[in-house]
Amino acid sequence: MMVTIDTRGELSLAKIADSGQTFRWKEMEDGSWRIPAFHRVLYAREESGILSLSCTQEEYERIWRAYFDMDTDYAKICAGIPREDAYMRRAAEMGRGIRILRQDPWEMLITFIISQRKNIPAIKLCVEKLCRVAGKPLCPEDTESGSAAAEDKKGMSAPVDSARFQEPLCDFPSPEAILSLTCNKASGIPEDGHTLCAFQKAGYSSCSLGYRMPYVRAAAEWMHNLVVTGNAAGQPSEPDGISTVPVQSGLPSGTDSDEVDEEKALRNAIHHLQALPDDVLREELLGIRGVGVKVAACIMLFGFHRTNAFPVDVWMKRALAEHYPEGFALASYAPYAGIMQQYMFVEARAEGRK
DNA sequence: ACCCAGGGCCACT
DNA sequence: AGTGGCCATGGG
Repeated sequence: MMVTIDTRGELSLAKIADSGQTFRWKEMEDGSWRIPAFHRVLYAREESGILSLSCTQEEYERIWRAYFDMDTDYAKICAGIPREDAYMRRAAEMGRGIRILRQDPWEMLITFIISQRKNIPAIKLCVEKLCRVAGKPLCPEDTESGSAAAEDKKGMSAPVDSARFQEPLCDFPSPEAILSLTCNKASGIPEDGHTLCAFQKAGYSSCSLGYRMPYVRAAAEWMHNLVVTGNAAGQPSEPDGISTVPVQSGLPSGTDSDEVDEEKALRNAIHHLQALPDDVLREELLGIRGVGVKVAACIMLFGFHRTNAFPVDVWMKRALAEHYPEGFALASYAPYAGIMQQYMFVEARAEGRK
């Protein structure tokens, strides 16, 4: 099963992977990208403008078409950059092929809480560790992916990543799975060798989350509460009949049907958030402990596809100071400021690497 | 050893 | 409303 799409140069897997919006993509030995998302694994390859995806046409239409944001015309958006803004036009040209993926909002919430004060390799390791400890195995070798998984199993060529990175691929954990996590080190419990926390049982010394551990937990509690009540924490329930899936109990009892119900309830809660206008959604996110202005903007942009959200991190601060010393006219790029931000971010990091 | 990383919280003005 | 110290971990 394979789907091929002519991207006309408007999609670059390598550039997307390097754009700091996704942290779980992995380039395989044969040049394909292993993409875990939405409880499955996709292998994607791109050669001379042709994108090949290891899925059926039906799965492409149902999942990956939206994931890759195929129905947004990036060339048209870039054509709207003011002609006098030479820097942005150049950044957009260099960044041609970058797209804003429509990733799972829940995964973006946790991932960008983790991201604070970490560099990108450290974020990748931390997220992967979290998935390995709390997520369910995804079994990529069972997918119809061809040579990539087979070659990965053999593992004959020199591994670029640590041995941990080669271990079985796992799904991003559910809110309930994260709530059930314990970490001795983050809790200040000394390692006595026999009371092992979830991470130690998996062979890690700690969760690597550091001071972010309570933030991740708070976010999982927030999301779990949203899933159970069908509404955001602290908000009165809506009288106007936004449909919510009733959940019998907040405690996961572990049966398969409960997990299916949880998944449905999570989808429903996320659907509720997706319906909120930008400013309301932003305030909701800012109410979560560990989510500030920048992380909220990342969740908005990468999780909720609010293309006008404009995350400013240390790279962006440098780029803005250097190229827009008189100030950045954010409003003149609406409603695509976030896409411009992505071009600037990639450009700034490329400059910094030299 | 040192500095930095897709920051946020809190106490202080 | 704005500012500075502090937070824990891993990479270069």
